[in-house]
Amino acid sequence: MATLCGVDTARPRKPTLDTVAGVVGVSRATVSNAYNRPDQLSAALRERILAAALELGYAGPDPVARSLATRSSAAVGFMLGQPLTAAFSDPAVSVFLDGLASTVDGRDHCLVLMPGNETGGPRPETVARAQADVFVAYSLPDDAPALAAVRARGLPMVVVDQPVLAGAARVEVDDTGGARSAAEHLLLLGHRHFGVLTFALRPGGRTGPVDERRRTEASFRVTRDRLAGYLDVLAAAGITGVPIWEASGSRRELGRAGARWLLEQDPRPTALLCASDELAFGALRAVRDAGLTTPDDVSVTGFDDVPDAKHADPPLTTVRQPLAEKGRRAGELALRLLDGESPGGPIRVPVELVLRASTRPPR
Amino acid sequence: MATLCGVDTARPRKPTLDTVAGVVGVSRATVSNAYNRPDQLSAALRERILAAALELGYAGPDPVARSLATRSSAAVGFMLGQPLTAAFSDPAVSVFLDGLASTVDGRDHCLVLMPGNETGGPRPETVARAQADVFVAYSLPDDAPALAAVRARGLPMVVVDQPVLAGAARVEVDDTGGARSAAEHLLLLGHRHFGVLTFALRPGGRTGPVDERRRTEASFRVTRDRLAGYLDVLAAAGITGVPIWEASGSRRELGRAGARWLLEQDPRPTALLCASDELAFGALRAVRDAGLTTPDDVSVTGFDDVPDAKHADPPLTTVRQPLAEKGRRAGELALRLLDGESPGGPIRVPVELVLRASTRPPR
DNA sequence: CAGCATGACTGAAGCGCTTCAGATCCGTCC
DNA sequence: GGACGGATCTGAAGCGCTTCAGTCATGCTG
Repeated sequence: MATLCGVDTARPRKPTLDTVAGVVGVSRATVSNAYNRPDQLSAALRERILAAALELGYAGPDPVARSLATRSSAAVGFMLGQPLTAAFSDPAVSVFLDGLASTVDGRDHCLVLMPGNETGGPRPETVARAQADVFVAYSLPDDAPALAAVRARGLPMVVVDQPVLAGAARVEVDDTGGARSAAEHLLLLGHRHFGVLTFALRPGGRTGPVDERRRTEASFRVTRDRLAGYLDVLAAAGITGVPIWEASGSRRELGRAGARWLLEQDPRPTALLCASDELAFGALRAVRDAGLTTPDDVSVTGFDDVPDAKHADPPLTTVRQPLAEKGRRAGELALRLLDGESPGGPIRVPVELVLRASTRPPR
Repeated sequence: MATLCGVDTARPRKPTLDTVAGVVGVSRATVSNAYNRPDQLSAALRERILAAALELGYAGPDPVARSLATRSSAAVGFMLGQPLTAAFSDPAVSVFLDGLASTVDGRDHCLVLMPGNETGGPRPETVARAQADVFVAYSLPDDAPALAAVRARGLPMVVVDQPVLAGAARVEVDDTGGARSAAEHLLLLGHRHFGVLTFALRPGGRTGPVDERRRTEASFRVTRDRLAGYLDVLAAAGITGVPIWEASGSRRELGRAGARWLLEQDPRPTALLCASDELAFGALRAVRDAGLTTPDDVSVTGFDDVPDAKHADPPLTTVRQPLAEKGRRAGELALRLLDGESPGGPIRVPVELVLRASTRPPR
């Protein structure tokens, strides 16, 4: 705001707590208290200190030094099993992240994003150097090196959409159950010919049909569980050999391409079970591309119930999971862990089949 | 990996550099060198040190202490003028962010996300406490408090899609020019009746028609410029009184609602100029909702050329800006600033009108 | 008026690491 | 054989802040 003395050129270096203390003529501890514990000094003195700070261009205690002294960096690290683009363009992730970020921001904490790579997750070195005091892992592959890196640092962690990990807090959704309910719904409607459209089973960006082995050895728990949910129910009804297409990510375009392949199978499926709404949107499109209609010719179900699902054409039957709440829960859990509280048992958010217009009995 | 002595219960506290130094019998400086300057000690000794560290469960130098000593936190802060959800679900932002994040990660830096709020941008206190040594501001309102907060800390900054800010590096795109080219294209096609669909002019989430005053006083530079580009060209052709609808964000659903209103105007527009592709997607949908077709009844243009644009139905005529490149450039600039290099002049990435099937002469 | 609680402020010990000017040792070179 | 140089390793001075046990008045109680 104000310049100290007109000449600004040779300001020797950034002012510190000591600078301010020196100018005001108080101890460093007092200046610190002016910022962190206003009740520890008289209001008048505090005013003087703050005024001097402004005059000197002191922007408040240095966050890094503060972190070192308090042993807390007021940040939560976020690790994702996919490249960031995917993260951002996938509503399931972005809505989650928003819930997480706002929870965390309410406590004046920042979110530190660590880009994932091909191995699915941030590099261990990145994790080792990240300034955060708790980590949230979102859908990393089961064997992600980043997980070990967090453990090595001895920092608390909450895992989301991932297998149980000793010592980590956890928020989870019943992916298997949700998937089962979608498959059961379709079965009840009378469908006998299915196609399954899924996103990545492992890091690496493969696209194509999925065989039994790849399916059961998938390293993304979510994918594995949703697929299992679909297929188990179908198998129980005597339906096997269901064609499965793996898209490398949860994106409309990839879903469209996958659904195209599924619709070319013989017999042509009358119902498409998709592992996410985004994929389902692509499937809807592919059905139209093929000159067919949903739900008359082909029923389609999604998973997530992202905001667009109810506005799709036709509105999508899908399995709802409360994404924002999931983010908030994860954030709260992270904050509790920070306070040294025990995380308690895993938090389970509910899933629910939402019936809309994209499904109906086969012709 | 290994436990020190079977009994793990009473490990007094986390090991530090000193712990390792003590065990190996070398000085602290040497252990530090083992991690940061392998050439400063013999390979054999380094091995011994690393082995001991592993044995002790030492995960490497503490990032915070390291930052304090080196006066660098190896992180770049990212500030956004909207709530995070918007950020994540808007491909224009997410693709940018991906470019930014990967650049930054290449240098072992993290990305610190600072959620924006209603005032458009992170709270100043959040900025004051964020551990980053350079900030990237993306489309904040011109008067965002966060900008002043960065300045107060004396940290370098790169601004994107924002007005010139003394001392800040800058990457920009010619929003006005891009918008002009879209309007000119439509004019050339013979259109005379237009509607304009825009995202927020100011923070706060308003939705509705826009009058002249609100338009010219917009605090988001991007919005202001794109609108100005559209309207100036039209005005020069003698077309005034063009209806404008402001959506609170750049989302399909909001675009759909806005376009509905625009299509109800009299005379009904034969062309819709949208400030983003996402809004344009919504407009495409609204045209269909109204029982009309694009481009036969109504032409639609977007802005950005996000990946979905070419797959839209019909493929969208739009103004392309290289989003990922923008992110990368911003990242490189930030990194240069970190190295103390001068940022050089503003980086300007090109825009280009991409003609596709959503525009044609009016009937 | 002694005794004591209270409020306001200070001193100094860290927090865990980096870095740079040496100290040491040893093989070389002339 | 003594000076020199390179390779290794060490000591100690910070980096900027928090915090806790005090110190010192001051006002209040009985």
